[in-house]
Amino acid sequence: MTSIRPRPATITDIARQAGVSTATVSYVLNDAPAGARIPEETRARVRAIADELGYVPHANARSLRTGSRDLVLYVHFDVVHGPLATGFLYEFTRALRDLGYTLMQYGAERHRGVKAARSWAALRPAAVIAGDDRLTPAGVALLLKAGIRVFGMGSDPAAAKGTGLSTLVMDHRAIGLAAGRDLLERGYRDLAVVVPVDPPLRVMGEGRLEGVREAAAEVGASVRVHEMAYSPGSAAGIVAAWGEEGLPEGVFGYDDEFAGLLLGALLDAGVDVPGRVGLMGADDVMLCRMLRPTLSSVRVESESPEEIARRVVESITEGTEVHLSPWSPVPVRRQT
Amino acid sequence: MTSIRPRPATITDIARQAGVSTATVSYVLNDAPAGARIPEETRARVRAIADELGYVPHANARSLRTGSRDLVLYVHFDVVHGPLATGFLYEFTRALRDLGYTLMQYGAERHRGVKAARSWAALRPAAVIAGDDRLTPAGVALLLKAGIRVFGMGSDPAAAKGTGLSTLVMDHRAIGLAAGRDLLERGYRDLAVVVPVDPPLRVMGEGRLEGVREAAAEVGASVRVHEMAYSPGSAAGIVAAWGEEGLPEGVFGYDDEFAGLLLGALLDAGVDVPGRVGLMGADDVMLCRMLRPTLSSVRVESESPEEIARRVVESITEGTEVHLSPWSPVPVRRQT
DNA sequence: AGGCGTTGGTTATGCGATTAAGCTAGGTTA
DNA sequence: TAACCTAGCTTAATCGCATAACCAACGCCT
Repeated sequence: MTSIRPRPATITDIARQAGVSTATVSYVLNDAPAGARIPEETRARVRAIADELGYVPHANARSLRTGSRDLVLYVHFDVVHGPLATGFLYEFTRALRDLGYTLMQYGAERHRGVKAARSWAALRPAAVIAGDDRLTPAGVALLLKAGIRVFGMGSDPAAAKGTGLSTLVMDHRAIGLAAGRDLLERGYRDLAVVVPVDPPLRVMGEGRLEGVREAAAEVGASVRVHEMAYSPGSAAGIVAAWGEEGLPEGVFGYDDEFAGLLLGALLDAGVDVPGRVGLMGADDVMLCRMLRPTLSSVRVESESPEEIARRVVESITEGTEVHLSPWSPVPVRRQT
Repeated sequence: MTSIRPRPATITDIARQAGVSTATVSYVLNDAPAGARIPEETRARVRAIADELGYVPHANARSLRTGSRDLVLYVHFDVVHGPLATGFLYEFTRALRDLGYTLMQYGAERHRGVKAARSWAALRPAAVIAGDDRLTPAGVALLLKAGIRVFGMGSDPAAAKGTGLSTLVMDHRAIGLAAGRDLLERGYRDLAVVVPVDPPLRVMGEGRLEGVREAAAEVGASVRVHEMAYSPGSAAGIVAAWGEEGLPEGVFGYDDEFAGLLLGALLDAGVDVPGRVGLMGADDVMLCRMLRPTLSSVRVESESPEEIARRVVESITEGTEVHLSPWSPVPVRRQT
């Protein structure tokens, strides 16, 4: 238990011990073609020493020398991810890795705009994927100027077109549309939609609302809107309001969790679900299958993460702007 | 829309444009004390050019030169995190940042043991925090040899003591103990405990089971054990088995999600919960408050993330082994 | 004997930054 | 007038690694 802090071994250490130059060590350890002219005997000796010292190449030093960038930075929303997003992220990480890139997640950034952009740019990633709540035009410009591709999650692809900002978004309007149509098919004409108050979620909620409105317009149904916080109390408040103004026939609860809270509040109020009120969530997480009565949902299926990774990498290598929206909504009816 | 891939500006670029040496630029941009001898006029010129070029220092180059390491690597379990873990991670990230460290999350590592350790070590982090399912003694040894502190999540602190491996664990035995005692206080003497089959979860499940057994032994109650997958079908299977062998009085469902699935299956089978069977989860996530009937739970409260960050940093700077178990269980009874 | 090819390496350079140690021109002091 | 400051820089080394270019020694051929 020596108290001297160990320093990682370097090729210089290996070279010294093996009695060769650092160049030779580098050639051997990288199986470099030029190193074909190093006899097996020397190679073995170098490798043995590297092994003994526990040598691991210094990724930063290497990429500084070669100028290569293989880091993709994923900056978390300031919102706790659902299992859907987390699962996608895992597979996406794997897919990127197979293409030679390393995806790192960076959470809870305190800054936004130029300040945040500077802290990301310091890491010299090949690309940054961040929520649009973290991005400002000036921040995006800074990153692009440094040759870093930027993907906005939640940014409007139409608005981004031509600015250099790429997008990787979920089409919330389409989700709302699918949910709305499903409720309308069940015969409901008096709909209610919940929109989260929490800022990062609100934007998505408004997109989903827009989709429901579009569906309702097709058949001339009405849509009420309620703001809701992610808490049982807020759900109870909305149900209480419905007590005053009359219950809606069909409710789209933004996602499964908000819908789940509404379900609890409805049951507490003695409302028959789905007999009196049909309730629909979105994301189709395991949660839906726990609730009794069950919850209908809109499952969001994503294109293969491999395909998305491929297109992101293409954008990096070509330096081009791409707009990806790899999720498509599939209604899952569990209520009759 | 030039198609030339832009390269980030360097201090050399700035120096050239400002007509000074790179040393001067470095002094100016770092407000170095030795740079006190650079007149405001020159400083302003350098800063203006840096700004115009969108200069951002190259973190890797800097840390290569200074030898400093400020990266803390958090390697995800191969399991989707619950909101509890995610929320903790956010605050922990912030706290570490305030202490000058950057926490990066790295997910879906395909390797384990030495192979994984090598890929982490290449990044020259100050510390690695990883699930014990990713760590082997050889891998830990490699990291320690490179001066990288290693924190095992889930590793047994008693076994780790003296090996150099630090631990950051949840005391699952204590959670089981709290759950068991709560159920026993309600008068139940015939208990059932669910253990997840999924390998990373199984270990935690067994720890929780041990705690329940300890509580049961105190009063001479019986404990049945059931393996369960995270699926409605598996839950239904267990409830069906109870149909054969008789219902238990109290059930500890490992966590809220497994307990939620069990609740659904019990209701489907027409079992009165909590009248006939008392059910308890753990983690006290929002889910508990959606379910009807409600679920009792064991909330796991963590010490302030700031305090944990402080102790992790202390371990890094001192090079010492620490054992942290900053979560304590608090039963939350929602069933009567 | 001189030229050539091959083997088995070495030397030198640079990636972007930091930083200790100089160096020069002008002014001040003895 | 020589010695000494001081301001305002610059030079050069270095971190760990990759890689193009070079070179010494040897054997072989002509």
